[in-house]
Amino acid sequence: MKRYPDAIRMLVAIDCIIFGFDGEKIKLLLIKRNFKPEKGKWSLMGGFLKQDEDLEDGASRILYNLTGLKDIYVEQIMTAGKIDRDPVERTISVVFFALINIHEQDQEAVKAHNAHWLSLDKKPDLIFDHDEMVVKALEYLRYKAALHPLGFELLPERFTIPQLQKLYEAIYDMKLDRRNFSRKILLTGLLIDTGEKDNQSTTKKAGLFRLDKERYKNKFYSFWHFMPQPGIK
Amino acid sequence: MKRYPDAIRMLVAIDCIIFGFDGEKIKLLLIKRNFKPEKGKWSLMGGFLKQDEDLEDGASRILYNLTGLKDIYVEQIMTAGKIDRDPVERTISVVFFALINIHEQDQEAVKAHNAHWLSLDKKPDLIFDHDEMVVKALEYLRYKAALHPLGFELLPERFTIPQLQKLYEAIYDMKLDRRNFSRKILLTGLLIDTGEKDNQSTTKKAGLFRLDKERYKNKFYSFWHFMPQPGIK
DNA sequence: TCAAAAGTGTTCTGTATACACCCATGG
DNA sequence: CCATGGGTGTATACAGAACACTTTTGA
Repeated sequence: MKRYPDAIRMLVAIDCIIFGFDGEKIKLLLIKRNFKPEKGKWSLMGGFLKQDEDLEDGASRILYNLTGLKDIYVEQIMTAGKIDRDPVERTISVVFFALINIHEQDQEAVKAHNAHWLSLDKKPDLIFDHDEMVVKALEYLRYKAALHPLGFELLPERFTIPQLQKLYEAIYDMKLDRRNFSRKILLTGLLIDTGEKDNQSTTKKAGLFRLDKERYKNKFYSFWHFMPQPGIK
Repeated sequence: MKRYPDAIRMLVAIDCIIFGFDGEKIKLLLIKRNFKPEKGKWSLMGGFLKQDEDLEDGASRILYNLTGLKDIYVEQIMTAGKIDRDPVERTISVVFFALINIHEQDQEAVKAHNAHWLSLDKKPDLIFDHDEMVVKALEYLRYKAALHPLGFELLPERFTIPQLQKLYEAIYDMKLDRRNFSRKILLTGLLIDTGEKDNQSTTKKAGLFRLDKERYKNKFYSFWHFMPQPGIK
């Protein structure tokens, strides 16, 4: 193999910010490290890129090992490259953003990695520059969810409109008007009424909907103006 | 220095997509390579990340070497990591997106690198995965310019509203209504009327404006709804 | 029968769009 | 004096926001 003689080689890590939704709050899947370095502290789930794998495949591998899930919504959001970000050795980290349905995870696998779902307001300090990554990821989630219908990735296959509303309220940490939300979301044409009712609730049962996956793909890039944008002058 | 024993080290490259605007079309600054590998072919400007520099500093270094400019608008947009993307050796490439005022560049430096400004429709095929990077960068430019006022980075300090309109028309490859454009852009409050007139034009002279830099910073994230979005249902 | 949550409708207002008219300049 | 391009104004339609009333359910 020919080589570039003068250039420096370094480690390439992959770190994953994994968002979930428990019906009330946005949660992060974090690792309580029982390995070195920084044993005992909290971090994102990560690993090193292998010689024979693409970046996206590396992220999928890491997510699969942790959650037992394939076909997760994953997106690359940034690459961190500060000189001393990993004190052990110069390491570039490619950061991925994943949305998973919190109820579909493989409990065993998650437990085996000593991983825990923590809500954002209870997030402990993380190692290295992982806190910055979480901030970026949250910004990104808000930015993207306002323009594209990716919230569905966090919900079960069948869900009610009030559930969906709670999700958006959690993402943006704001209250939304029930009636306007419902009208807007139905007007997108992305929801299919299953005709069934939610039997969890103790009062009036809300209708269960599912995502129209074909339309979802086609409309993914035409979801603009979804969130209200109060106070923008 | 302690080390992670099992992980693989690899090269980290930086590639820059450099956009400019000549008053009519969006242009790309590309290199006709007079060095190996792929000598004689076209590529993006790039280089390897050094042991003692941050990613952003690396990008700035590369851009400075090529254009003689500092304080350019630069943003990291993606990281390419396909196994065989560089046939010489496994290399990760962090891609940066730069907007420069085409008239402020250091002509000498550009010439010395055998770099040329080519408009998008005349772009030759580029080496490796650089074509994909350009596609991503253009998507990103369109995405971002619709939401944030970054077009100004491509114009001289003082510019006319018709110039600015031509810029947006070039970015989105569409015609805009003169009157609505002018009203909208003035309503943002980002433009300051210098009182001067453009003396380039042969007919009625357009007023010269400059950017209100303070407001620009504050309003950077509240520029939503700027571009018309025809046909979105 | 009552409280809590879900479903539906209406009004108002602001903003985007389409379009018409007038003004300045140089050939 | 006229063609070209720049500047300003107005009517209309549509979408978002605010808000009221009715229905369903289980306790």
